[in-house]
Amino acid sequence: MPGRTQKPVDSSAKRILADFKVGVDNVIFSVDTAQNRLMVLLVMRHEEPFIGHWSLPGTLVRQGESLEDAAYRVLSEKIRVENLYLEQLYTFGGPNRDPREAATSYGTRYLSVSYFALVRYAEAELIADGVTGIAWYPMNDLPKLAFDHEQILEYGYRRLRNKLEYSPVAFEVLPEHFTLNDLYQLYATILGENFSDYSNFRSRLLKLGFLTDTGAKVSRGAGRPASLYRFDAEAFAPFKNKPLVFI
Amino acid sequence: MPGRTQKPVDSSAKRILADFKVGVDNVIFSVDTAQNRLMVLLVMRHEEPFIGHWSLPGTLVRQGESLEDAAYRVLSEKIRVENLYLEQLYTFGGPNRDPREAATSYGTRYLSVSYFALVRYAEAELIADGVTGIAWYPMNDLPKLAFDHEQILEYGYRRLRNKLEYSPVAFEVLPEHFTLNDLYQLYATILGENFSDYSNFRSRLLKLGFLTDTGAKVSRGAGRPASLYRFDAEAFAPFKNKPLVFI
DNA sequence: GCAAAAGTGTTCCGACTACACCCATGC
DNA sequence: GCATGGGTGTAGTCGGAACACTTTTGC
Repeated sequence: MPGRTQKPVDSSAKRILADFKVGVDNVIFSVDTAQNRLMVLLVMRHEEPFIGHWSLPGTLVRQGESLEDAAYRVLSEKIRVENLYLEQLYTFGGPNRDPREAATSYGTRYLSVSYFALVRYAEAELIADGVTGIAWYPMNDLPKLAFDHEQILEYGYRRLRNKLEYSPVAFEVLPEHFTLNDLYQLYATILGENFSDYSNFRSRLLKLGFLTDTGAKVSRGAGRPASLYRFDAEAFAPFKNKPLVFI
Repeated sequence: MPGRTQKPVDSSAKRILADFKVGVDNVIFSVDTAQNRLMVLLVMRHEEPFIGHWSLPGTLVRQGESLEDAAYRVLSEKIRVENLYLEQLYTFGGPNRDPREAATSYGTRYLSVSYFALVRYAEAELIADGVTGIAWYPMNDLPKLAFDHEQILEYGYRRLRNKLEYSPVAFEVLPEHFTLNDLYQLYATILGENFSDYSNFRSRLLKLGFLTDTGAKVSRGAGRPASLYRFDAEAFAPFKNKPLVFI
């Protein structure tokens, strides 16, 4: 989104307002903790345009429905999840981004408001309705997508990484109690292996004081059992809006 | 934009799609360097709804016009500027945010895509068309605004401060050649007086190496003349996407 | 000379890096 | 015991904060 200098304006131009339908497209991320892979939810299109292509799950906004409600509706039609994080991403609205416009030249425009979500992989039960193809794809092995969805996904991925660095989204997606290693793995799979040394990550986070040791331990195979921690939202409050708390 | 848990879905509900008109509202900032004040451009409304109220300059999107084009059009109708920075902010689209909807219940919805701009105050010549009231208001002394424009403005203000910290927007708005004090004042008026010590700000930025001394000096009243610097976009390249370069 | 503004240097201290090392468990 | 993963400690280094100091101008 660079700056640019001003365009001349043709003030005598057509002044007819465009009519819009508004769509909502969701970039839904999840982390497969078993295999340490970042996943994104895709659905197979069964209608024109782009029939047979994978796309981001989306819908058109209905009467009386807010944008955010529409975003939640798409989610709840595709997966059953308890915990999630959702926020608006960006609005793509140039003419001719949707082939349905071309058919009816200067008819209805299709505008897409994209949302970005992060859900718990283990809990996210896909709703297979028998007809719709729907699947988690690992971010490093994606199919071709419909419309401009590759661009939207790229945008969402960037946002995810940023969010992770300076806001506590991770805890929306971790279970209530988690080990510091769980937290570390989550960061590592999203940001890449070499974002930080494990023991430094540990001490930095513990020093901040918004992770409380529950006292409980959990043993995973061999090795010393790990302490289970809990995110303390109140203790985190002073860090809101402070940049780069987590990295 | 916090996370929340899922809503139940009434799948038998009305499935009629909403029809939209799409508006673009601009949050246009500028810095009055003479008085060190952050300014925002407002226009007086001469039509219902909210007649007689100040509002952000906006327009409805026309046929064949992209969102960004519409944003540029609003700008160019209100001010004549050479240099500016523009980027999309957020899309507000709940039902009932515009009183025009209520009149025609379940008729056309009004959705607002907001854009955020930063322009040079000295060069920004307001286009007084004799009818429309249009004025720069200092951010610390604002009138009541129409619609949900206070919310949009607040959002834009937050984005401005963030942008300033990790991207070189400042140089889009400074003249080609500027003193380090000019740069410092710009940061100080937007971020608040106590964001950094002047001499530390100096040495930090100079060490980064993307400000080149042009050799020319400029004298402003008493005191030692200041060197004029130039922003070197190429030398800045490695810092792109690196957070917190400027603070 | 003196005030004012620009520009340089120095000291202190906290934070981050990169490790080495100790601890508790399964087998 | 020993491999495995959890957890603690430390020496070195870098960079920012605070502030003293020098330089160059106008008057």
